[in-house]
Amino acid sequence: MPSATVVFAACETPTPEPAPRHSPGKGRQTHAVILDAALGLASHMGLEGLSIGALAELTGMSKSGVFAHFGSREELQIAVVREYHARFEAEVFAPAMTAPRGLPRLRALFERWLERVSQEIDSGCIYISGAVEFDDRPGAVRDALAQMVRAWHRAMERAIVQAVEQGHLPPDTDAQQVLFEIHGLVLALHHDARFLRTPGAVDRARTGFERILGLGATPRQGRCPSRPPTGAQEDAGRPDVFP
Amino acid sequence: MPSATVVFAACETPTPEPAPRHSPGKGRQTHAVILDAALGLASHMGLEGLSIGALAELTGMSKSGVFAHFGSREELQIAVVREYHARFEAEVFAPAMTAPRGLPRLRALFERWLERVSQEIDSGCIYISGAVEFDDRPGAVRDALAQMVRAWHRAMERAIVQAVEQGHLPPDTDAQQVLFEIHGLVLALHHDARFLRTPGAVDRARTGFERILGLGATPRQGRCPSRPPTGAQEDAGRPDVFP
DNA sequence: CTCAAAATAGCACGACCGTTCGATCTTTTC
DNA sequence: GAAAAGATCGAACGGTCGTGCTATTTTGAG
Repeated sequence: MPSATVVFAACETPTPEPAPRHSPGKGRQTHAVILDAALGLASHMGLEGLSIGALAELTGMSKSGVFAHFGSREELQIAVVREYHARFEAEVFAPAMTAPRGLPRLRALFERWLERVSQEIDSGCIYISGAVEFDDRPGAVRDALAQMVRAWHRAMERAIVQAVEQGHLPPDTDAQQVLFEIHGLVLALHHDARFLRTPGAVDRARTGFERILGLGATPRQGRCPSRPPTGAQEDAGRPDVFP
Repeated sequence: MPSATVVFAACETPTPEPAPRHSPGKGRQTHAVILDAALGLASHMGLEGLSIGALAELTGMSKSGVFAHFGSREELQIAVVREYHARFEAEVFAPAMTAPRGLPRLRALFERWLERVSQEIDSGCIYISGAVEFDDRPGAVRDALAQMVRAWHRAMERAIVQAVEQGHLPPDTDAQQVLFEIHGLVLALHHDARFLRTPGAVDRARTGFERILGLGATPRQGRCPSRPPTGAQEDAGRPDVFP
């Protein structure tokens, strides 16, 4: 049974499971438990780092018990991707859709996206880590991943177009270009916050967002106000070195 | 012997190898051969996908023969990171430094960065894939990686500051914010070009770059004055679905 | 309660992994 | 050319991996 917002998930497989026959309660239940653990594990170790053994130990089951729920490791990975997609829809897409069309909704989508990516708890966006892991590895996992990332991008682009239609953005706006740059902000945030552990990355992303929309509260303000505009001032003492 | 531009590499280890004693020619040579193969392999499979067995088969050596050149797998990974750093310096940083300070140099740095990331041949930026692989995995590899990424970011930020000093950018420019957004463009390019295989991503990055610098060839200028003009205009025909 | 069906455990297999160790070959030095 | 030092190999170990196979337990319907 699809969620209230039928919108996001269920892309190609109309009914992956052949419809709950009889009333096999227990099966689905542990299936969900395993999937939940798998999602947490994949968030930390990546989809490639997902191992059935670790999953078994984490859920207190036997390896074969876990394995039986998914025909193969690949199908487990795909199930994780789909589950992540569903949660992404429920926690990012769906709530933002309650905001009025146009800029408010676009802003809501972006803001929730930021939270999703920057939250350290249960960490790691699988869309992002998966894209890096599978950009050179063709297969079903990559296909599923790409399909859902594309779906999300389409949703964002739609919100941008609607903002143009509502007159909130200039009519000559290139929606795909805006999407590209906004996506870049999220990726940079993911990088700086998770890898470099730089503080303040979320605000950087927000600032960039406002500037992209042209509502820029002066993109770069403050900070080093009076840099001696004296053309001289050769900082010759500092060589152009890298490290 | 460091390269002509001593600038980039050799950050913490003044002399990792205890200086070439005597004249151990052969060792260094195959060491370089292995490292070269390892770099290619890591570019495709990631640093975690780097295996000594695959490396041995690729170089026609025995596993233990390969292993002997690096005390452990971790040191092999670190050596790969360092080698990538050296090449990055030689192919991105050093050539761009010949451009005059300010905007020309910043542009050269960015342009070469783009080429480095978007080239499909010998693929994959290890800085980017490594950041995702090791953002949750503390250790020496992560430290080495972070150190060199930070060095590169410092170099970029320095170029931005110089562009401000030269008067090529407004004096109130927030260099770190500009760096953040430019980095985002590169990450988005890497994502779209390598994972989604979207054409035209390089041009998107270039367009974004010009706009960030405020010299925008105006993808969308205009400034949206009118907020919600007409609340109506329900395009109800197209539902707000995700897939 | 009975009994079929579903769910799970236990075990073993083959493959690959990083690593160790001792034996061989090659290079360098004297 | 002999000897020392360095480079490479081959085989093996303990480990984890995904995946089958066969029992055994648990579940749910009648």
